[in-house]
Amino acid sequence: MGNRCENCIVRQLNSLKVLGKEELKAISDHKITRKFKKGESLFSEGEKLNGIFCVRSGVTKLSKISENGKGQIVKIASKGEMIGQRSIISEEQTNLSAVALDDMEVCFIPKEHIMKNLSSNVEFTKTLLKHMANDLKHADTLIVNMAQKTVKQRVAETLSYLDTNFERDLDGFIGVILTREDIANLVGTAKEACIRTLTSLRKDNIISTQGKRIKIEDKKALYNIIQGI
Amino acid sequence: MGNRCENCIVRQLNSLKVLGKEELKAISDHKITRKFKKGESLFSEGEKLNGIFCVRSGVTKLSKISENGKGQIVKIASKGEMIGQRSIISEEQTNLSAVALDDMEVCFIPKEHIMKNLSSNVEFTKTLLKHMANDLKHADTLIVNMAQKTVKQRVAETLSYLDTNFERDLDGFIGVILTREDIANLVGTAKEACIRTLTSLRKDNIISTQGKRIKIEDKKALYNIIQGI
DNA sequence: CGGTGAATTGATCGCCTTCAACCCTTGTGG
DNA sequence: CCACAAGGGTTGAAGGCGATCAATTCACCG
Repeated sequence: MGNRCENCIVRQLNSLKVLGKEELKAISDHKITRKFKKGESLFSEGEKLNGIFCVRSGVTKLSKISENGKGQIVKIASKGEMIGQRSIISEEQTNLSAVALDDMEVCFIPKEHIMKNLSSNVEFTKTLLKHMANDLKHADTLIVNMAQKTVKQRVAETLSYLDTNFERDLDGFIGVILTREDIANLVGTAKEACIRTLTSLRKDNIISTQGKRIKIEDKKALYNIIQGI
Repeated sequence: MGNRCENCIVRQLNSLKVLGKEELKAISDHKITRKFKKGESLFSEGEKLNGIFCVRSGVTKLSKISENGKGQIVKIASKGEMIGQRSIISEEQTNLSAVALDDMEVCFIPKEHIMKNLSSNVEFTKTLLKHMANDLKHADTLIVNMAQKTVKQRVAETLSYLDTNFERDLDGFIGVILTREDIANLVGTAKEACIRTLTSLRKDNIISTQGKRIKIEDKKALYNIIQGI
């Protein structure tokens, strides 16, 4: 392995950054680095996790399947984000599934080492708490959007979210590559409705596309759509 | 006044239960007991809170107003629940509004005393974390429901939620009294659609109503509706 | 170059929103 | 005590948005 958490850059991005030298060393000694190919599942809804994942590279979607078989993507996680924390903290099975959208490299940190810090390092617990408070705020906003906004507004909102929260590639396209179906699952609509909306946005020169890649051309117009103007 | 946190029963229901004698005393000495009449606002979206509220009696709705002016109720909080924690933890303005649905009695605990325990008592922080993890799970489920279920399913789900999570009155009616509009805002639909659904449930003898009060008559049938059977 | 899966477009149907009218309850002032 | 406003509840009808099914094109991969 050789990769030490102490030297890992992604650590700067998440709750692990508040850990002390000794604590990090303990984690680093027990972590397992794993690779997932595009489309592979990190874990599935209802599974019992034995630890949490820290994303080193690549992107994953966290989704939930409802009775009718359709999936709803609740969050996209990329470099530096930790996933699985919620179920470890609640000490229950996961309520979400995670699937790699890219080839990914993740570090698996066994539960015990998280729990230990959870009980001994207030700063760590506090940081986790803040992260979760933020996730919750985001979730609340999403609930309102789902309930009250049109598909067009939600598509616009989703594109804006992807554009601002994930790195863009050299040509200015959104860096996360999603199928139209994934976008639909993120928006919470049918694939066709999502496609039709993208087509109309393209016609109005608000976005441009190239295969699956999407680039936002007119950010202002996009905001107006989100606001329902 | 005169009421000491140490002796307060509602404390058993929330995160404060893990605090030690001294810590509780400090909080009790600085808390302010306030009353709100039905319809009064505890705080509004965007406001900066200086502490958190602990509900002693009564019920409150936590909602969010979207640009189009319609409200979405995200959570109903009753005896023993603490509200405002999220924004205190994130150290930012609230993302929700709280309005009393009943006459209420709440204790206001100044921020400093929460923050102090957050930094010194890991157990307290951990308990808060667990509560928030639970809220987050609940929110994720709600997102999926909003996105994928019909109004009828959501109404059924909401009724089931209210019935199981809040005390029933002597006649077996759901103890929380909501206007039809509030229920609609909880379900995420228009008032009329909500009413029509309730009417149809009444016709099928799945629920009965008496003024605003609602009683669930056939729990099994309700579950079937939720499942989409 | 065929084949497989994704993207796109068309057409239909039904749920839900919206507007409008009316009823019912509650509370308030004369 | 009554009348009347005021707000919530209920029902009707019209119209649109989005889901669904079907057919076609497109892109990529062996």
